[in-house]
Amino acid sequence: MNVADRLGPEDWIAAALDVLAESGAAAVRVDPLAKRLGVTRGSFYWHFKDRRALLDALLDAWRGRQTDGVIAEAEALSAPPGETLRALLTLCYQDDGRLEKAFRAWAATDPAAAQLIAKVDARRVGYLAKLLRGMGFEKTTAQARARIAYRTWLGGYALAAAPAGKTVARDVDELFALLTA
Amino acid sequence: MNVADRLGPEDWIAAALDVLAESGAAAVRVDPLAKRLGVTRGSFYWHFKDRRALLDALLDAWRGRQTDGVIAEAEALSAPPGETLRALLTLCYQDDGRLEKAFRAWAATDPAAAQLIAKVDARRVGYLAKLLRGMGFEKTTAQARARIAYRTWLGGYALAAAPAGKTVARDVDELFALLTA
DNA sequence: CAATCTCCATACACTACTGTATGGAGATTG
DNA sequence: CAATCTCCATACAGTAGTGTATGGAGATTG
Repeated sequence: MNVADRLGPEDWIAAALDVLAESGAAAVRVDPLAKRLGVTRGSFYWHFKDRRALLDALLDAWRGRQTDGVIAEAEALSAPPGETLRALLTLCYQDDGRLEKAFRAWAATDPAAAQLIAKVDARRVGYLAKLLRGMGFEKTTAQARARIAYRTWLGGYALAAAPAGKTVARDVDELFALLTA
Repeated sequence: MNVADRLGPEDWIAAALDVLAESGAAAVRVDPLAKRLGVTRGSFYWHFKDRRALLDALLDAWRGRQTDGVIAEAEALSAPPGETLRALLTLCYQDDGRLEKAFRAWAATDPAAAQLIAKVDARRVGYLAKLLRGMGFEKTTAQARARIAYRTWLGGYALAAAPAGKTVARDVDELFALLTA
């Protein structure tokens, strides 16, 4: 076997993230992944201690993406809070959220996933509240509206049937109007 | 064995719903359920064709609860739309939503569950929109706000860390104010 | 009280994984 | 070019479940 064809942990993680998005965390199994990658489990247990180590690596990978993710992108605009919020909303509602959805479904039964997601939630709600405060809202009002905005976004992923593009645009407008009223 | 100790399908469904709420659909397995109920799998395969039949029965049970559920309770008030909406919100946010959460996590990977939940969603959003229209909002506005309200509620269950009671009350107030503005 | 019916236990065959132990091919280094 | 190191294959043992086939105990009915 050519050395270029050899696998690293990243390859396993990438494949596992695909499976996670498609079929959920329960489907992230060593044997099927090995077949998918065209190798045997011998490879896997060289790179990872066990299946749980892979799952933890998935959480870590997601944590990384969240750290330099949408918030950084919005901050890079260095626009006034109102515009930043508007841009942030449209950005967020563009993502198909398959991974986000899969991670949250996973967190419903996995404590480690739940713990990570709780941190991510707090960080994102905090940023929303900061924006709203920058727009002149009182602290408690800003926080309440930030939670509402965040939950509205999340709720979209909880829906079984993903809304169509036009409906989404309509709702983003309405939501922005309500939040900044 | 006394005949009173014998099990019916309902007993299996009830136990399965417990497990579903606690540990997710993946944990709803025949063998562990049998041990939990103090019988063997022989009992299960008498009442159900296979595991999938039990899962479908769970969906049906949930459909039943949703049909004569919160909406009926709110309608029984026969109050003006505004009051009904207010009561409906506080009612909904009281439920701990463990089952709701479990079903949605399940729907992320199970098409049958997703299909059922999509119907339930449509029905509930429709009722919200009806209330808002009764309050004098235009059709499109009412629908957009209904979707926002519903998604906000759902988003709460997507959160890994369930919010505390006081925060919830604060958010319900704020949400109601925003929706009826 | 015999026949039947309901419900469950037992035993079996099977599937789909997890994790370990070992050896070996191919690249890399001294 | 020998020694070593990386990565993977193979083989094995074990676990946790699914579904089936069969028989039997207890209640129910005629």
